[in-house]
Amino acid sequence: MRSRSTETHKVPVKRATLAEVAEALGVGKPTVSRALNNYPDISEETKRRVREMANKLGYVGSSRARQLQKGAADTIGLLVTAASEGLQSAYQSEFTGALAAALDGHGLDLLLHAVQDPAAEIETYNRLWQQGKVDGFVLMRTRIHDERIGFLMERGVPFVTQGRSDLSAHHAWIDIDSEEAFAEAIEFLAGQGHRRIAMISGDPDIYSTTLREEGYRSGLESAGLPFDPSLILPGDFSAACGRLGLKQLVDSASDVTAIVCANDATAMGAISQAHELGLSVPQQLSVMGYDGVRMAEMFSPPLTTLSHSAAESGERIASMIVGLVGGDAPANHQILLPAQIIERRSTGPTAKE
Amino acid sequence: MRSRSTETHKVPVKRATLAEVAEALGVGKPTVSRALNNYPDISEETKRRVREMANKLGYVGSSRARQLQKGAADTIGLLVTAASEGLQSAYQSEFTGALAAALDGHGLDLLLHAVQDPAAEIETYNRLWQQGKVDGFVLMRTRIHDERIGFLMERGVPFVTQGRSDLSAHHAWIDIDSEEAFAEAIEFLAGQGHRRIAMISGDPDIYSTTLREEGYRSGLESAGLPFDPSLILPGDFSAACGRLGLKQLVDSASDVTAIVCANDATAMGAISQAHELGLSVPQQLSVMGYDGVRMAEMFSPPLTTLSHSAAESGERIASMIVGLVGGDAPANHQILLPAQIIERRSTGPTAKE
DNA sequence: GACATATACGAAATCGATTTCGGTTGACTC
DNA sequence: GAGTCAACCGAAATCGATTTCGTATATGTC
Repeated sequence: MRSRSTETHKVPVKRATLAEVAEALGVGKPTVSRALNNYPDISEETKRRVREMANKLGYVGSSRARQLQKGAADTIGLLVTAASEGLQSAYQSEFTGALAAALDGHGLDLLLHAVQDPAAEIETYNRLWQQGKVDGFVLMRTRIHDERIGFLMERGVPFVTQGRSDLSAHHAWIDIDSEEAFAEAIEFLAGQGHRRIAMISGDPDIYSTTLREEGYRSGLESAGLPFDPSLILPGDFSAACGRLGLKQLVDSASDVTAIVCANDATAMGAISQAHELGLSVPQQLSVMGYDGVRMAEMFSPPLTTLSHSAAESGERIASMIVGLVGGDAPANHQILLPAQIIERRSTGPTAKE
Repeated sequence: MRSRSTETHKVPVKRATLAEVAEALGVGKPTVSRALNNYPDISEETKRRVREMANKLGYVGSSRARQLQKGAADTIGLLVTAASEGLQSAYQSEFTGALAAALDGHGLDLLLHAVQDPAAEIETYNRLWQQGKVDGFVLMRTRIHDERIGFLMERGVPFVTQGRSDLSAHHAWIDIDSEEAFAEAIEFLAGQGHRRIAMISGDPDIYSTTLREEGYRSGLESAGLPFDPSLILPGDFSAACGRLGLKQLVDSASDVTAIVCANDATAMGAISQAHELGLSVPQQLSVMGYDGVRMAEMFSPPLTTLSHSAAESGERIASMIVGLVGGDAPANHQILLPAQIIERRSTGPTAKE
């Protein structure tokens, strides 16, 4: 039981309603509504008066009522899985912030939902949609076979994915050309004289992971270097797997002089482990990341990475989702963005021992 | 005019309505509504039938209609300023994720809004509230004189701040006892033999910054060390200011052997700079952070920091906001949580040169 | 001056769930 | 057998904005 506190903390500031504005002006509700929405069949003079009064009364239409009538929520949903990193990941959170900002530009809000139980994920998408709390979704970390995609497509729910999938021909997506990026990374390292280049990969379920490995392979080829499957270590985009991967590489006494990592977090983990093992970066080992998160620049050594702009992805996705909600065909909204090498100090020619 | 694409991408999956469930069952709408909401004046048998049919029809009530009638949005707003870090900050994003997860546990959703123009911040709070899109707010990064607080208090809007303010006696807040934490940090460092300990502080507008400096000072006192104002360098919670601060410290040829930073990002920046200047951490310089973000563990060297749980803060805030929306007095919801030292490898006894 | 045509606005219906206020039905009492 | 009291359920009002449909003045036409 909570005790009514002595202080009056709940001032009943009733929000002004459209009906009140109408009455104050002596006109009908439809007039106010149409005036505020700038309909052509309302005289300029009336519009002016309505706007004035609305302003004076501090009227801000109830989005609840509007949504009910119009059938739109002006909100986009974004689900993060609490378990697997979620907003823990630097890139994911940079992207989320950028997305929220971009959506704002289109008058949309972002509904962020953290799903605890992975099993309830689909259920949550369904609920949010059925309830009408969102007009569409943005999906992060697309998996190769992503049940979310099929589910949403079946129901005709607007959505755009960050990353492709096996169904990407039929839905809207934005993606970074990570295949090309990794190929370039390898060529870059090869150009610095590295002959044995390992890769600490990402979560194998994620579509992009296969692309990155593909890029690694074709980069090796262009550089005329042999492909050694044992040099691709499994990972999951975490810093922890970076540490582990590096340990394995060292333990196996391989002659690797450079490592490309599936993302910046993994690269940081690898470098951290390298330092602990007494390896200096980049003198004895070059390490490269992917994503270009802010923190990469502040790492020690500052991380060479394949950078792409979270802000741009956010902007693009915002425009896309607006189009989709408006009825556009998903297939018309597919964008592949490039990543570029930002050379900092975690890579360099190997100083032969 | 957009052209109707050839493929039918928009299956008109109409969401089932309460009226449909009622009709399918041959009962009235109120019966369905009350059955689903488990009112006592509906027979068990009827409830069962209703639930069954609702399930069969895949009925999920429209939250729009429900909200309009009940006057609640079941949503909490969180605004981040795109300009000043926002979700860029590791701690902020960890906290945001935790908050979203915790709110979910209470059946609430999180509306994330990125405000671009700081001048429009208050306006956004107002709009979100007036529109009825949210039932309350969570404020991050509380400033000493925070106009948001006054604004929301005046209107009786439920909110809880993460961090205290000059009005914190009258609103709900949760905070980390950073004063105590910094005092302990100093004593910890002093215990390792450090005599000259600097601090790279945070944004001076933030309330917590003054507390941290206060703690630094009192820690010095307990350790019997003199307080030298020139050893407190200004900052803004960024890694960049960590770099800058360290540079200044070195340039001024001070005999500082340890530095406490306002947060982990600043500490990482400082260490990164130290490395560049050829200073080894912790052999020549000990650096300590604050917040205990995940990445701190993966930094090189792994960061000694004052850790507190974003998850716990999130949980607590979620409970608080639920209480407030339910009508609790804000003054009954004020919690101070402790931080604890996590000793890793960025600190240690100085190796005298 | 009668008739068509805009122009500007309003009454009432609508969105979908909840609430209010009764109305049935059946059991139970005396 | 009339009266009382629960237990259950439904018609209609409600939340606040938008839309539909129509009407009342101007304006223009011949």
